[in-house]
Amino acid sequence: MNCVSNDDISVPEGSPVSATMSHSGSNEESQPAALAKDQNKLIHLDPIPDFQDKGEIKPWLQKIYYPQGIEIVIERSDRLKVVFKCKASKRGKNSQGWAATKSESPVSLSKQPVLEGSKKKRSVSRFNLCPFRIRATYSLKRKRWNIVVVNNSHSHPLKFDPDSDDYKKFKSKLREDNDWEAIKKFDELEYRARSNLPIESSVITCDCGLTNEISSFNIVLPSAKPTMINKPKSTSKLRQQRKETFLKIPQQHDFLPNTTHVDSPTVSGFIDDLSLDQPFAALSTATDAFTDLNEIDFTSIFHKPQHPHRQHERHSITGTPVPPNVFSPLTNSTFQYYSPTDELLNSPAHQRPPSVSTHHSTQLVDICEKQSWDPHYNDHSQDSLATPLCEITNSDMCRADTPQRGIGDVLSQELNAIKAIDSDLQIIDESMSTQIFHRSGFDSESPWTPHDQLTQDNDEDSNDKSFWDMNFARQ
Amino acid sequence: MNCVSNDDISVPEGSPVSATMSHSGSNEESQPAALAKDQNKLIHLDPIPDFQDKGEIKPWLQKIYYPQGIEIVIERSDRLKVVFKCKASKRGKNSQGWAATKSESPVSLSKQPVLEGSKKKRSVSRFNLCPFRIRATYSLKRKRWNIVVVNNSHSHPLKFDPDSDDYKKFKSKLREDNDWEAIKKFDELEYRARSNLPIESSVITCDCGLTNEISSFNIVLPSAKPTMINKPKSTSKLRQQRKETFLKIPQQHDFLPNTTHVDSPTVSGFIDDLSLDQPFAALSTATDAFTDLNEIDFTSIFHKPQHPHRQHERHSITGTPVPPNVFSPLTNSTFQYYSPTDELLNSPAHQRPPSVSTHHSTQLVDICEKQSWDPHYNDHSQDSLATPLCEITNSDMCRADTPQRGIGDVLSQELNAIKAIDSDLQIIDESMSTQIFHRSGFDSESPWTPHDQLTQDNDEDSNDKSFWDMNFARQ
DNA sequence: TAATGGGTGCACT
DNA sequence: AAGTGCACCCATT
Ligand SMILES: [Zn+2]
Ligand SMILES: [Zn+2]
Repeated sequence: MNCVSNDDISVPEGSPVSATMSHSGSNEESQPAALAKDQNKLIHLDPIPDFQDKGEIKPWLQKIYYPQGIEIVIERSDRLKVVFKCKASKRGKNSQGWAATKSESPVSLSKQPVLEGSKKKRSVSRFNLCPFRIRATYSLKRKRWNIVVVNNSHSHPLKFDPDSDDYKKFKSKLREDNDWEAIKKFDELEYRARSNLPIESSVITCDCGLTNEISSFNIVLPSAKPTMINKPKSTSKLRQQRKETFLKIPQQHDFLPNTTHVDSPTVSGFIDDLSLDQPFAALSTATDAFTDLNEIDFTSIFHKPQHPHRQHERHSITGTPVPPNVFSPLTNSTFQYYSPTDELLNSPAHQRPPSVSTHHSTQLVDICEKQSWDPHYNDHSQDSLATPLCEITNSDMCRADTPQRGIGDVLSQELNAIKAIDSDLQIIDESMSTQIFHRSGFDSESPWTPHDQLTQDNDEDSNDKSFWDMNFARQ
Repeated sequence: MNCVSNDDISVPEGSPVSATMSHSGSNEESQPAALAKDQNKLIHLDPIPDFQDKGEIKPWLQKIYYPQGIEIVIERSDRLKVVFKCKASKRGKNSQGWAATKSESPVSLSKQPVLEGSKKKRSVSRFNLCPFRIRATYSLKRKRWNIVVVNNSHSHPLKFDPDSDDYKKFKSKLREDNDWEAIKKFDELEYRARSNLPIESSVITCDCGLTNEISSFNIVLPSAKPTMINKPKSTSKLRQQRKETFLKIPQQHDFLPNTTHVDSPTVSGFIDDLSLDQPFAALSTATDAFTDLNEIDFTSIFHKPQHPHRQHERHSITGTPVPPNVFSPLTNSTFQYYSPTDELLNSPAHQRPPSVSTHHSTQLVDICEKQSWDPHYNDHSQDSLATPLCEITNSDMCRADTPQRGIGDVLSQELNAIKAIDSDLQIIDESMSTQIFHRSGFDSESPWTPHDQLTQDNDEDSNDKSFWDMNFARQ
């Protein structure tokens, strides 16, 4: 199936993937193969600017991930790739999150008592164990940077900390770059965070034109959890919901994380550090409980698509430009597909109006916010089990319990079919990877900044039609 | 006892340290406390130049350690400290040592099979597990850099690789600095290495004036191994031997490592990474056997002391200036003492002629060379068990078997007595640390470079006699 | 404070 | 693809 051209992509049902899912939720870490199915989720993908320099990538990602409460750092880089991960939390005592964060290592290293004096050479705090990765790779062929979210799950609560040093640097860079649009957005975000206003999910548009195809995939790849599995079964149904929510979203906020809880259900996969087995296993119980409730029904995940347009800003429905963003993962599948770039833009999918997603389930939203998005979280309860972040499980983190792998193989089979249809769609066998699409041939800067410089208005003022505009912008 | 003023320091015998040693060699990793005793050794200490810049330290240490077959890298540094360790061997496939080295990780990670998919975030190759550390710390009070060898043992064979990139950089820097003396020495070393000539230990003098005191300590702190324990019991006896060997040393070679095998006997201590327990345990048997035979009788370790003098070059007894160097560790004790700087120089010890050390035991030397110093090692057998480096154990490495700690406490008690006598002598409770002495108040460059500048000819055409010319030029 | 220990961001290899 | 050299940090005493 061609993910770009087919709206009602039915890849999932009856596919090997489905079979895989059937027993994915049952065992914890005992069944590597079984759990592997639960590891991945899909995330929304963004059109990737044609970065002219490696250094442009991080700021672009930061614009996307800061609002999600994720502070990224570079794990490794070279001329051909940059791997990002969550910043290891090691808050200074002066930061407001100090009391909460400093309890991390002791909490996370529950196994330490078992092995006295155990020390790993690197990566000690549990924050550092987070499997979440974003991989940017430069294609010499395409002469473009491509970005893939390798594992869209987290072993820790997500929070936006407007006081973090890195964020301050990021913010000051925005000023340097005169990226007023982004500055406004983040000012708003900061305000909300500092005011303890819940950072509700809002529409974060994407002009990649592939949003609904991706959501189709989500449907196809249900999570192991019953809650996840039930809801979205048909693409069309999903799309319906999206549209419903779509209309109201803009009214809510201009600037918000697309997804409150990026974590996936049973998730975990990808933590391949042996030494972590024990700690994770120890926490699996609480986590599982948490995960179940924390599952975001993916029918509500993809909210607000817009017409994709080639080079620039997505505009929120409310008339305010919406920053591009990555959506949260929905299923535990492992796969990656690759943006066909220009060819893709011409696919039928682009003609159809994209569905919009937002949190339509208030219940789920609440949980999510409590979990990782409620700004209050930053102030008091973070990382404190006494003041449970998650009221349901009393767990302070949404962690991946069992490191597992293997679903990639299953998915790759499924996806190979797709590949056959659209040669530009590349499936990466690598386990648990999802991808942010990019479109090639455009020299747009960061998606947040329209390539013709933005004024500082939030409304639509992009001059040429971008992919997103053409396909999804409703107006 | 004052280590500086007393030649025949008798600190050791009958001390808690001795008691400690009694059972140190018995258990492997099961008894942390017991094994702790075997962990450390002493090393010879050098006068430390008054580094004006942090960056001067590494080259200085490289001059000392390259000849010992140790390639150091910075593990961590900041304005107040620099921690060096052995470079993790990850030979490029193009380097001659490739075939041998690439087997490292599999060999070392014997536990991996146990835990499938286990990966540590950092430090994977066994080379990276080496406990050897050199710590340079800047004292704000003294306004000087002090250098301490924290654990003078290695988990791998030592070899000098004249083809390593780092060495080449080091060498080119010597040229930049017009450090002809050092260049000559290293040219000689390279020649020997490439010619597969054994790099025999030669006299590397030290003008710190504390050399014999240190050797006294060695005597005092026998290793857990019987071979170690028996030999050196009295300082005077040791000194005798040193003098004997001293006279012949110069004749042997021009440029050589003071000690062929820096490894210590039962050694190990200091590897505090839990995940390493298994692999090490697995290898402990072979290692122990090896260690026993590989023990260098410390009566032969400290060969060639000299009269300590304040500012400059140490001159070998033969009349040639000898570069300062670090001697190999002898016992498994953990302690550190601190250079009293100027005060120390005035201690009685400085009046006595230092003893000279060299390998007087050919048997031991042979083993050592086979183990870590024979240049042939570089060419074929390195890291290959098939061509055992150590003919005795067929082990390719002298590794620390069991990570342990605790001896420091015992030793500190012992050393506190010393401290009481000489307030400048600082004992560090930290386990397994030895120290390189420094003298304060002098702006000497690297010890290898005579303070009056050398010219650049390798043969003797330097205007002023260089160390090398005076001592080793054969013609 | 000075000293000392360690985590980890990130690019080089 | 990842190990790891190195330095900018932070923590503790
Ligand atoms: Zn994370
Ligand atoms: Zn070493």
